Amino acid sequence: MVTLKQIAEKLNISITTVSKALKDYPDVSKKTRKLVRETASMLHYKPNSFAVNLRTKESKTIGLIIPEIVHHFFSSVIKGIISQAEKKGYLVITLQSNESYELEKQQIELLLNKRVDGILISLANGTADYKHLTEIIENDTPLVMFDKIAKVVKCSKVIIDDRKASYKATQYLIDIGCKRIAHFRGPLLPQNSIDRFLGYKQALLDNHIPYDPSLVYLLNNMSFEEGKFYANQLLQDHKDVDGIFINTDLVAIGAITEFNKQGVRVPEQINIVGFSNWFMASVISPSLTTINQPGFEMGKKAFKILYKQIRDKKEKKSIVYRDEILETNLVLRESTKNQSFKN
Amino acid sequence: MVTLKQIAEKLNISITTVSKALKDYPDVSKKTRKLVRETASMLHYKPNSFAVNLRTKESKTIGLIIPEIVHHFFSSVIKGIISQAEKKGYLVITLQSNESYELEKQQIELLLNKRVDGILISLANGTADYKHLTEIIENDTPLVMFDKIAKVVKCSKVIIDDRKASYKATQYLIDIGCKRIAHFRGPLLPQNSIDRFLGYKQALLDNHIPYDPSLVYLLNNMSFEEGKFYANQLLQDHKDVDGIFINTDLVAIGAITEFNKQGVRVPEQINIVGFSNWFMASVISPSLTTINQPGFEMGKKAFKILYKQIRDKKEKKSIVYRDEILETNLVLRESTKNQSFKN
DNA sequence: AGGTAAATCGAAAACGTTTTCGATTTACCG
DNA sequence: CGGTAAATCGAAAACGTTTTCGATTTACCT
Repeated sequence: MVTLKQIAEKLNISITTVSKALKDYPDVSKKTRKLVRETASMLHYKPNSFAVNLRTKESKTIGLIIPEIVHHFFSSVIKGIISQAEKKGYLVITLQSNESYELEKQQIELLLNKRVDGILISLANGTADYKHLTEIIENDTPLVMFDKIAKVVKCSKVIIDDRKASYKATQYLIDIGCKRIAHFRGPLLPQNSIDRFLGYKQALLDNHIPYDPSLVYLLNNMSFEEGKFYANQLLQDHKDVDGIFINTDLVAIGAITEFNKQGVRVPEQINIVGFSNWFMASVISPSLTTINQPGFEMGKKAFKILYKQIRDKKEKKSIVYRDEILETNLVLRESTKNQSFKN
Repeated sequence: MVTLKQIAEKLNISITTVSKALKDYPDVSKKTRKLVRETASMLHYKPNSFAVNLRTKESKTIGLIIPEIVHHFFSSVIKGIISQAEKKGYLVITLQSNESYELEKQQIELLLNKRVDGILISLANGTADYKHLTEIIENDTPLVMFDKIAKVVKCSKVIIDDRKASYKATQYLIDIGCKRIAHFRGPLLPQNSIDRFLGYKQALLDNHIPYDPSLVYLLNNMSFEEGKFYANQLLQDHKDVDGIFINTDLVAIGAITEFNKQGVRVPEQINIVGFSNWFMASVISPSLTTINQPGFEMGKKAFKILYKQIRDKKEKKSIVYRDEILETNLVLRESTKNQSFKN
């Protein structure tokens, strides 16, 4: 491996001058600059990033922790982050918490030890304690949370307005004439499923439809199987339901599958709206009306904010926390009897 | 940030001893070892990884390049790699080539400059020139290719036997009585689509079914839309086709969608076998018979081999290249009229 | 006490870069 | 030619760790 020293010796000049020449310092003559440049590229010189890191105290690397990689939404986010990071010369180390608080904690430790320049995180469902997150901030490492966030932690966040989105979804079901609208909600903890539930409830109230808790089903792992199970359950509990707002597309697809199997016609008998707009939603039959959740954009935005914070920190500016709320929209498909849709 | 020096000063001993105590060197007394340990954890000492990297010339980090992150198979592979790497104390930097040769090249350069300890790569479809890959090897950086590989490059590889798998798929179509079997194949370049085509052809020949080139459709981007398009095309070209072996599930699902739309009944009129066993395949209606491609295992295996090479390199053992071939199996579902299946 | 072996410690170099600050050289002008 | 300013260079410290190798201390035995 060729070093500055070797170039310096070859040219009979000092290491300092070589370094400066390669970094366009003003106090090196055009002639030597050119000379250094040429021999450097001749010898295929590559700066030793380990040494650079040590000296500059930054690694141009950020850490990313997500609950689950094999997941359409999250992999879109990852793609957004990586693409944006690459533009700014940053690399990203990805870790998966597997929805486990313990793992999440360990991984933060790992990243902090690696001294990444910043951390992006979407929380595990089980995370209720935030000490590991405040530790990041105390460590003076820039932090941005996205999608599954903890409101109480003082840092920048990129989210969608879950409440507004689910309000919109529920309102649409009402608009097309549904009177008894059920909701398959997610676990109690993550903010998302809380907000989505609240949006659903608010829409009912605003339209003078009585809120009936027995129409709300609480799912735990949001799986295809759970979708099937609770679809069946719903049929037994409530014969009169004519619409369901379902927290996640995967669950919705499970439900549709079950309804198909049992001969319940969607959307004629039951209208269904999902959430996330996975690719799958457009491909299932009947295709699924759903809320589009912009994963790629969220990833890009999250990195951009993190990048700004990294820069600000370097320039010793005070950092201001930002909450970025991304727009969602309702994608109309076959699982609802679509009439004129008023936004 | 607390350093060895600070611990040393606090204890009035040398940096050397502190370092040794923390790394369990035999030449430090139990007493001082304990003392050092305690004050280190009291001060929350974390070794500066930049300095460690510089000194040890390794970063415990590997690079990963894949064509596309938002992709069920590849995200499974990533998950396998990351989970296995974590067990061995390695972090992984992920990059996406976007199926572009140029990007792939740049990204290899990036990783080499970062001095990652090893590189895992699945090639872009367009990659036909392998100089950037041999550069990795000349750089003495361990390299393992997986899934989309270049046979000619001298390094370890983890793949499935595409030819055998597609032979199996085609044979099954024959076994259930198909006489005119079409094939939707992938682009000309990547080894996978070549091998899958060859397996298809071989199965026909072995069963004395004439090979008809007009039954083979060459797709370019393997999309849902292409699946629909060529399904329609096939209906126009060949009324008598009773089975199709389709390179990728996504395309197969496009085809099924088109057949559903046109009232062509699957599997009664046309049997369909896909490839990859995306989650989607189990959820579409009719669900898709397909070849299961073990992404997670492939990721794990790829990392394991890379890890061994990294270790061997460190111990200055000579490295031997390995070709690992993972088993695939045919998953029977509704898109074929399933009778007894003989393996 | 003297001697030897074992146990314990520390000085110093090395990894390769960046950057400060002083030294030297060159250019220029009166 | 003397002097000053500008241009150009380099010595050296610093980043924080690991590891070699020699020095010192302790323990033990005769």
